[in-house]
Amino acid sequence: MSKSQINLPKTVFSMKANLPSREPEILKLWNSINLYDELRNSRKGKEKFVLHDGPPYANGNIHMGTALNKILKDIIVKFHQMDGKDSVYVPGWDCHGLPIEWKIEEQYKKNKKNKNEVPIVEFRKECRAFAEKWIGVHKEQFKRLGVVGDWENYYSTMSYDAEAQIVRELGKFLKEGSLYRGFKPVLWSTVEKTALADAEVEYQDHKSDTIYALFQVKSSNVKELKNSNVAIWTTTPWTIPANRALAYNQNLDYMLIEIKDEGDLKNEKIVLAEALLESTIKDSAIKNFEKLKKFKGKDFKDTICKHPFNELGYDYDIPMLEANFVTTEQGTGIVHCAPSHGPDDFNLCLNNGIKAIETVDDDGKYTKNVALFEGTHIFKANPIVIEKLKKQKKLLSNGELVHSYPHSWRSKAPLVHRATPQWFISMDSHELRKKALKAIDETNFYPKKGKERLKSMIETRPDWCVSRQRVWGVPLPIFVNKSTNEILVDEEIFENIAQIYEKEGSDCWFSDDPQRFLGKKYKSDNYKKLSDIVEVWFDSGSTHSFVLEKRKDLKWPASMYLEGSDQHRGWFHSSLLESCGTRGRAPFESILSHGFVVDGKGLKMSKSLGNVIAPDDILKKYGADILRIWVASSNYSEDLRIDYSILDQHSESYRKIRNTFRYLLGNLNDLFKEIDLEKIDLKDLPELEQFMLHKMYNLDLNFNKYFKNYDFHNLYKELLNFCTVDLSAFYFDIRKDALYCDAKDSPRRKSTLILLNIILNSLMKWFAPILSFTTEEIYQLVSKKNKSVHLEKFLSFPKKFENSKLDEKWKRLLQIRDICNLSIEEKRATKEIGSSLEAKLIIRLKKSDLDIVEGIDLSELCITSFVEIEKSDTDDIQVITEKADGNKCPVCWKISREPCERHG
RNA sequence: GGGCCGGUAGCUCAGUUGGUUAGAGCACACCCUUGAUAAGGGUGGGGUCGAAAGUUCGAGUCUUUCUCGGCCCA
Repeated sequence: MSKSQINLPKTVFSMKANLPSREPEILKLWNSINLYDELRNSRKGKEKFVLHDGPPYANGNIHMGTALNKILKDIIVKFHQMDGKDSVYVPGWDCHGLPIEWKIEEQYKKNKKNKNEVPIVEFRKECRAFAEKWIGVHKEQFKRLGVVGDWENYYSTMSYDAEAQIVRELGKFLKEGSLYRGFKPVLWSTVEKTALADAEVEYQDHKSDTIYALFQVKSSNVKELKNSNVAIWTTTPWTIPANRALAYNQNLDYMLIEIKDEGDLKNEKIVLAEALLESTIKDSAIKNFEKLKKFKGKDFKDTICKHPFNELGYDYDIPMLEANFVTTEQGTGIVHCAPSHGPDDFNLCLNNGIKAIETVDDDGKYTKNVALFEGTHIFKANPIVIEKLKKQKKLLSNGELVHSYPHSWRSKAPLVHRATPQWFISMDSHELRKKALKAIDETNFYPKKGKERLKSMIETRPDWCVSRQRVWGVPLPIFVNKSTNEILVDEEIFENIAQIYEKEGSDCWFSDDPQRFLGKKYKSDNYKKLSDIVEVWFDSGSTHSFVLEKRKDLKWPASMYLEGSDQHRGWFHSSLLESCGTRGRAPFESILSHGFVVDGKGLKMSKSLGNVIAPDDILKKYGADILRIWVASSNYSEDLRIDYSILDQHSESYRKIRNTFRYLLGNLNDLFKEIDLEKIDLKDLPELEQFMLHKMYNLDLNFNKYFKNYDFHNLYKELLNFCTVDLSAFYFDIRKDALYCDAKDSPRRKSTLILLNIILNSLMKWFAPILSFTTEEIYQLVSKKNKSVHLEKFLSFPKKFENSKLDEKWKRLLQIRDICNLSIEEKRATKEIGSSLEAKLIIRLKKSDLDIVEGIDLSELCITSFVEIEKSDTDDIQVITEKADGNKCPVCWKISREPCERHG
């Protein structure tokens, strides 16, 4: 009779999640109902939230960082959608650039094809196809993570309309006059024959030749310096032929010494910083010398030297110039300056009227501007320079040094600074820097520290070099007048080019008659067409113009840009500059930046450490919802740790959450009923239910607070604690008796069911942005209202649920309950009782507590068979546990001397 | 090498303007339950708050140095 009388939970919602196989089924569902379109339709005309996607590079499989980024975006987009907004997400890809060019060149090498024999247009077509292929791969990988977006209408920087708009954007800078032609040293790879973007440079140890070289003083205000030798130290001897100046620091102390050792340099006088005397003497193995005079750096003013190769035809003056970048860290305290081969050198010389010239060609060979060295490769020049210095008696010593040095990230070849004609956007000529700094101030940053980070970068960055000597990109739409050397600035022409690109893309720039772009207004014979392409950061920095502005479903500026913290120098940075230059403000209202994914110990993932986890591994073993929990529960403002033990922990939490839902569904027998919260009359509910509603009201407040601050790890913790502490260990445990053993129509049981419905409904929605798959599984089981849980809105809890008086009362009741548990545990330890229903409690309370307990069934609260309340004279709560005597009701298992009041 | 950020129980995280014995959940141990059952409940152990020095009546919180890690730059 007993089993048939009770209402045991029954549900088809399985305890085992089986996410790796279940999730793909849910993806099919979303696909079949056109979830993205449904989402848009459901919020037509509502306030828009636009998270503008920072385009990943269409190259290679996604890694944990990409997965983190996309999931975080998806969580935020879904939160806003469920908050009632039209929360639009259009994914995009960055397609142009060197890495893809390299991939294609690699393929050529494999097939023994020579890149130079392939027409540019054909080469570019292969790059395009390569990018397209990876967009396809990425798309599927991102969808598998549960990311919902407009996958059918994604954007890419290589689409024709994007290429056209990039031309228009450049036109704006050209028209304004802030895009100018400069001649600057850039980091150059002689292997790839190109200037490299910052992101393409790697620092590795490199063994360099070092020399201490001597520059004879020709004239000086310090008479003792006349005919002495200024000593310099450099790790790039090959730049000596390009030397045009020497730099000193006016605040340093310098020393004039005379060498007494036998040899070429006997009796030569040498000048160097006092602080570096010892190290120089040691490096140069000078045994005997005499200190002649000490003086200040500022005394160098107007000193003129001779080039060490003066006798070989380098007979120009080498002035000594003041520079604060000179330190006593290494060398001699005097720096040799080759304006064509170093940014500091370049700027110093420029300010002193010395222009950089082309000293080295694309291949790394000296040009005709460098006497004695023309045609020699710079990487083979060091021994020649050293030998010549020695012959001229201008070499103090030479050696080798292993130090950190820039290399190409692709070819791993060492890079050099080389002055080349490049195109720049000025930071200051039209107040771009000022505008950008103002825009930063007007932007919300999550976390706040991002603001300072971006600001300090903008404050100090040099002009933006936007030209690249490559082929896979948008061509710089520039014509230069052959006779006047003037840049052609004509909006009509830019628009003409843009319209051509819109129809057929930018390949034609390389293949078609230039006259086509110039139209009838100008004659192509008079103009030189540039063959440079635009650097890719300009491409992605312009996405706001061809995505946010152009698409009717979006808005400009975006509500949010969200990327890894490295993008303060990347996309955040370039987008800010592009937009401030063309539109005077940032293309975003807020920026959210997240840290990097590191391993369980906090170390970065690398193949050599063997600590790399691929998203696909996690999907196969755990499923996307576990990965999404990892994202939500981690504090993204710092680095995010991940390893299998961490994921195991999160799977445990997932099981707890899943079982919470299973309890709800089981007791509702999978029959969910939407409760109108406004219509609930609290007086009809037991206090326990009222207390739970109060708790949920507060939880909802916190939930909203955390969500508005994008504070997901606290939000998730709050939800998880609600499941474990408030539901599983408290409410569910207590109400099992009513649910199982009350008559089906008992008011208490009916009240409980109301609560279960409300809890299920809220939990499902609260968790939906995070547990996108699991909540959908539940929604499909219980609700027929919408096609998907993601089309739902968060519940709104009526203020009447708040009841701080009740809260206070029940907090005290919980304290009493805790003490009861302690007492029960004592008896359990002595084996006097097992289940708490075997216990009878005698609780002694002070007067105020007696009032609190009035009308409360403490045996229900403590899940015991009987409770006796006595008045206590002391303040503390005393509980005595005894074994309940009587008979055990076969239905509800309560022990009583009387027949069971419910089950006879 | 420089700049910025960070280091609180095994894990993920809280710790308000410096103020009692530093908290939560998970994990772990033990016990109970066998009507949420590859579930559920109870109790408990666990931290010299990265290290050292300093300021203070008092420091996880402030200062300095060091160390480890991450990002950016050179």
